[in-house]
Amino acid sequence: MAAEKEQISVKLPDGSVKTLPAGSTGADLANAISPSLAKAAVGTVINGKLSDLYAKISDGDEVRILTTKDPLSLELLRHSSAHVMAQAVQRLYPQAKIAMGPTTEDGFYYDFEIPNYKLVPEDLEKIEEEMKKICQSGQKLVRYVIPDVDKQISEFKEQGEKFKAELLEEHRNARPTLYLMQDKEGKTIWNDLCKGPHLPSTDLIKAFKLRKLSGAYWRADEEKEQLQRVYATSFWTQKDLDDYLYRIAEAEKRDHRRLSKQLDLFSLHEETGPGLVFWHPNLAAVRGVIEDFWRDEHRKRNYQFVYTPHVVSEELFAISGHLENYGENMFAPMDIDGQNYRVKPMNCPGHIMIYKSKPHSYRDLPIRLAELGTVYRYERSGTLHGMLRVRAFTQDDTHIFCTPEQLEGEILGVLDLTKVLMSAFGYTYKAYLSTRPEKYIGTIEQWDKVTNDLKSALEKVGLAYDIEEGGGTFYAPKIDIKLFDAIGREWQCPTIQVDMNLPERFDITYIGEDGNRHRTVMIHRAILGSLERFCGGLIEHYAGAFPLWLAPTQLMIIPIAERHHEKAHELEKKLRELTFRVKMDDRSETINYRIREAQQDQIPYMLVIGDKEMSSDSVAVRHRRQGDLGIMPIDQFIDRIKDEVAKRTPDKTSK
RNA sequence: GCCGGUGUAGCUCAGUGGUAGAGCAACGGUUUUGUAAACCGUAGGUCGCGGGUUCAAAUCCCAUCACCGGCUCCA
Repeated sequence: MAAEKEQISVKLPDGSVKTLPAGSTGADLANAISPSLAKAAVGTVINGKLSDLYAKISDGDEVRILTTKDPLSLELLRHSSAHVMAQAVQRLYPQAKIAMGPTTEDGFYYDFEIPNYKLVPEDLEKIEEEMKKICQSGQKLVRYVIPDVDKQISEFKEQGEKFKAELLEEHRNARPTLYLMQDKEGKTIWNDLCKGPHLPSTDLIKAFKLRKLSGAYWRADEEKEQLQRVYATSFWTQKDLDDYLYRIAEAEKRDHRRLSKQLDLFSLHEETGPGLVFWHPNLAAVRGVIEDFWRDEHRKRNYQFVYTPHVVSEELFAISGHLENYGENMFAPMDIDGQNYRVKPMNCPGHIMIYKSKPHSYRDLPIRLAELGTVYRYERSGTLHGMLRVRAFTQDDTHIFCTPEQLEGEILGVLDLTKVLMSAFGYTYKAYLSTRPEKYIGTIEQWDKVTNDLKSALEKVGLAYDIEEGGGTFYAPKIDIKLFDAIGREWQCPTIQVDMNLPERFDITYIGEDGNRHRTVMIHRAILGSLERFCGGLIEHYAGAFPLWLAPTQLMIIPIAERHHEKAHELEKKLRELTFRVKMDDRSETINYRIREAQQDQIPYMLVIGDKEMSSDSVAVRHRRQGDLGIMPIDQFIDRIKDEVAKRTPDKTSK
């Protein structure tokens, strides 16, 4: 064995090389670079791996010193915060056993089993108080490689920490580590089985908030122990935490359920059953505009519209395999003349019946069948959520039947349509390509061909995508597209799947150039997805302020006094004949009051008519965001809004 | 489905064992208004539903329904 080097050299992010004594840690490196860096350092990234500040560095490592400026450092902060929380909970509830406590996208949680006690929201404050004490006491977090795993397991078992014992058993061959939390004297007061990494000390944790309680199962398995989960988050500064909480509050203000009450958009009723949406006139108007737009864009691309029954014999879903594979998500059968019928959970089998109703030549293809088809799915009661997760919804479903040679071109067409539709609503998006999973049907060659076609189409349109290896369903590779809304939240909406299953099950074919029968290729695609979900998402995206082309009421006419009513009615009639959605507020309320109300109803334009306007055939225009735009001739205003609607102009928010 | 929380007037909420309240909305009247709330008055509730405890229940207990948060992010 070669003698240990006395000096090691490490590479820094700027490319420079630093030489240090062997056995140095990230902290030593930080010290060697500059005292201010040493002070700000909270961890390291060694060869791309997030590590402790006190992790030993080896010769040739690439090392980056992590400070609180680096977003990656939040990972350390939150992971350590989770340990502080777990310790606090065990201090307050000594019978509590700890399970897992990972970080999440914007915080962390920890799962506990607390015999004979159920945490209530008031307890969160107590736990926060206890956490403050732990943080202020400046406990050290020390990595400790377990020398004798069996001994540690029995120790966990003695302490009743059965979850930790189970986890350690599982990781026994992976150099398992504990993180010890030590007081100023170096005495260990708490430990947790954890692979780390962690902050060096708890006094770095200064701003945290316990947010909510929930239930969770050990290892997410309903058969296993029910645990109590505490969700929390932490940030380096109180300001960052406050900003985060503010953003949460802002997002809550956009909640489509809340806005629905304000703007009279939709309702759900206990009497009619959960997860079933009633569209009120306002939101129905928005949906109508979207559907018209959707139809126009599909016509341009030579799609054909169809309608299929909502209730059909169960036989159809036996052939499609839905009964077998999707049965638990379907509504129960109903007996019609001794035969089981079902409400449809999907539109595809119906579209296949149309395709199958006659033989097809390759010359007929591609055939693109489109339907705004309402489907019914049984969703577990706890998962229902406003319009976003419901039990009956209308999908903008289309099925493209084509030859293998046409596949790539069809995908290109769908991606193009996606771009047109999504950009109209001001969404940006990103694609995810899901490839063959472990359990699949068909041949590897088929999968490879189809997956390559998808890939190639994505590349041709220049759409950035991530690959989700093995993420496809058993019958199809797919492209999923995630939208980013106005406040940066992600929404899964468009999806394109190339089905290897149904064409076989229904034995759909076409006659090729060679006179032989060939298997038809079938693409499922939804762009808006569920209209319920899409419209729910739009409400939040626009915070209830739909742009002019979508707004339920586009124009509100406000006559100043009774002598202006007649003129106002004339204008209302004129605008309505031009198919604008217009209302008039001729109540005997003050102008201020009526403006305020129209403004709160998010009506894009308010048209005030008084003496000045009467005499000049003009209107005083107020925009809900830009305020008073002054008086303009009526015809000029009409041109303006016609143009805005035609271009689907997003709302200017310059005020 | 499971865990925790919530359910009072159309909406937002107060009321925690002793005669159901407020603001806004609605309705009636006065006011005829120039760019985000005029004034006065009236009406509106089996306190989610069902059972129980009690002299007495919105309030305590049980059951049930609906809604809200969560149940994927791996020692």
